[in-house]
Amino acid sequence: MAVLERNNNLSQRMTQQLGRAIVCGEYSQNESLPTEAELCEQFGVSRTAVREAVKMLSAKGLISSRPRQGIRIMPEEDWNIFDSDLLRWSLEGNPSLKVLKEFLQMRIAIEPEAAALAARFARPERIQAIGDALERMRLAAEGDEDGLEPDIDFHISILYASENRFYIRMRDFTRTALNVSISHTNVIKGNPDGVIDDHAKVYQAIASGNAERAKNAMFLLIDEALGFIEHELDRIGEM
Amino acid sequence: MAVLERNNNLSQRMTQQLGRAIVCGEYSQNESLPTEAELCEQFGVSRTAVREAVKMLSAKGLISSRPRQGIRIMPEEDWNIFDSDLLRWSLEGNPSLKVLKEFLQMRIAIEPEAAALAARFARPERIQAIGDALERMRLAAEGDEDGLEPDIDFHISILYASENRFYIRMRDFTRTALNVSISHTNVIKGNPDGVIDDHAKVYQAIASGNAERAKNAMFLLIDEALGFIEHELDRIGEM
DNA sequence: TCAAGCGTATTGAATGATAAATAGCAGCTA
DNA sequence: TAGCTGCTATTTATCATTCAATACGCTTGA
Repeated sequence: MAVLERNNNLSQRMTQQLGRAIVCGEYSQNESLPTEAELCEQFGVSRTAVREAVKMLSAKGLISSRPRQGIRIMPEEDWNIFDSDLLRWSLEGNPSLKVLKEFLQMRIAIEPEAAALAARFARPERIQAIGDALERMRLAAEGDEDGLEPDIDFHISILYASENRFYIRMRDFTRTALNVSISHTNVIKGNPDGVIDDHAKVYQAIASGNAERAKNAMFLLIDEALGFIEHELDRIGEM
Repeated sequence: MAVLERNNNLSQRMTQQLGRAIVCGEYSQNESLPTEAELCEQFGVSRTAVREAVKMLSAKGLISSRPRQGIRIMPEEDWNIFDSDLLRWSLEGNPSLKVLKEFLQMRIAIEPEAAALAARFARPERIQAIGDALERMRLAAEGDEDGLEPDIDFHISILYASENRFYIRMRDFTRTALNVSISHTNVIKGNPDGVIDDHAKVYQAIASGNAERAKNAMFLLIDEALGFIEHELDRIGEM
């Protein structure tokens, strides 16, 4: 019998267990998952709990469930991978360089444009929030502390400043991407002052309402990391 | 008692009914929704059905449900608005120009970069698919038929050609955006040949592996529509 | 060989009962 | 009065059981 974690309620834990197992590829894409009855037995819970977990995973596009056919894993391209649970589950293991590259390729589309929108449309308090995050980055660097949290806040506050709900919704994606990146990019970013300068340029461009410059500054910021990853992928010969 | 549609099974219909009601703002953000028991009565279904619907909407980030507190609507920024159900529900009414603009602002980040990635990395069969869609656009224009489907296929096949799972996942978003746009942009696109030429330029750039040109061509394509919307918003004075 | 029909496995839905969680109130203490 | 503690009622959480609907695949009959 699989062991369930202690937090949350039973059906949420079931959801996490099953969801993780699916995204980690523990079930074959082709054949069915165990039936509801079998899952009840395996996890030692009632059918209600299993069914609620199945419903939640269906809502995330991971599985489908039909009478007499059982529970099937959906094709991966149908999964709602912008769902924060899915992002977390799929990255709890060891994210490959390939996934890291895919994150950066996405960020390089979103964030420069978000910065441009921020420069054009952001309300003052949103710009203030970006500046605050930048200041906290500076303090962390001076105090030799971990600067990841302020860094994440900086990028996310720009998404908010875009004043566009779709950009704002990329919050969890960006947070996850930055959390995942840390292990890799920390290796190269031996120059915290340079990093902060690059961030400051983005902020200044946004604060002064210069959309084009904000976009370019953010592009450079991310492109540097992307270039590094692509170079590393070439070196390894993977992909 | 609310009337449920006939398709699908009961809990899915409940999910749709409730979900639609929430995104359409029929419940106040602040106060709780009716209790499970009340929802059972209102919709004339069992608690099982209500609970499964609640679980599915929780999985989409729309609501949270806790003992003694009841069912609460989550802040809008936590909704998984890239979920295709949510996109559909929120656009079934009359999409405002503002939402239309937000869609285009997002597309202008995603699609040019997707085209650039496609030019660099697409496998031959993906490029073939783009070409096929373009050809079908041409045929539709010549035959004076509805060219929306081929148009959508064109844009989506470029997402696939990016060979990046996150871009591919924007499929439903892009499809929805294009479906929504039709009512507005059809007004201006009195020049189908010009539209097809613009699309052909994107295709040619991708097929010839010119990332920069692919990106610019796609940018122009979307920027034109965005410019139109922004102009219209100015004219109306809204926003 | 094939088509129609049937049995059966599996999910869908309802019901009733009990457990667990918690918001809010009452009362107690300093 | 302020703040803490514990009680209670309300609401969701979980379970067990039952019946219904559905569709796969076997059997049967021509």
